[in-house]
Amino acid sequence: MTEKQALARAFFSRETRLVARALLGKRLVRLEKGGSRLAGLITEIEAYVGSDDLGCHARAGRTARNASMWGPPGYAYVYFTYGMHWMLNIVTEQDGFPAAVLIRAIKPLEGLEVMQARRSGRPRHALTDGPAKLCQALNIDRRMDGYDICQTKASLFIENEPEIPETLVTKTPRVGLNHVPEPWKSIPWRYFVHPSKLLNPNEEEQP
DNA sequence: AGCACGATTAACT
DNA sequence: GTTAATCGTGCTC
Repeated sequence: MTEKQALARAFFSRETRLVARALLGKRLVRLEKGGSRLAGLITEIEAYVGSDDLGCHARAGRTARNASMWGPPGYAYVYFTYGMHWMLNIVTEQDGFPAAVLIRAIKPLEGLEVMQARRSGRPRHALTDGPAKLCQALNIDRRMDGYDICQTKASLFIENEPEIPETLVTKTPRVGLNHVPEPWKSIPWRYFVHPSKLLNPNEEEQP
């Protein structure tokens, strides 16, 4: 198997919607103590752009919670919500500008047994098909907030994969912003590709 | 110190 | 389709 290249900081320093679109199909990788490698291809992602974006946590200014989003690109912004769930974002654009992409779903390919153990034995299709689900499966919580996913020997990073053709990409309004005013509520900054459309030639669990 | 709420999920009718 | 779960966070007093 050829070694894939981890995405460098320059990838994330670009405009947030461009980064979100470009991350579709890329491989989110989690390395754990003990050597297990968990990974999947990104199938759903949203852009949150600046304090003018009233759907973005940065709308109320910089706080202890959202501080990571104001930092340099290529770092994780992980936050807690609904009293029980963690969400994984990757910070985008330049240092000082608050923006990030929320990873909402991946197609699980590596480390399925570990993910299943963390997800109460749920079937493969339900392991990582939601933003809190993938954090649970990949053991991501507040310890990963502010983590540099571009550093060498990172335990959380994103590997390059072939670009997804535009014809396979669906754009919709972002999910869960029901009390956010227009135009932010309906602006189509969610990017989605159906998992079955992603090429993965029978790739399975590590041998 | 108290309180309303949330970029969700799972279970239920 | 509806709703309970569950608590860190940010805001007000």
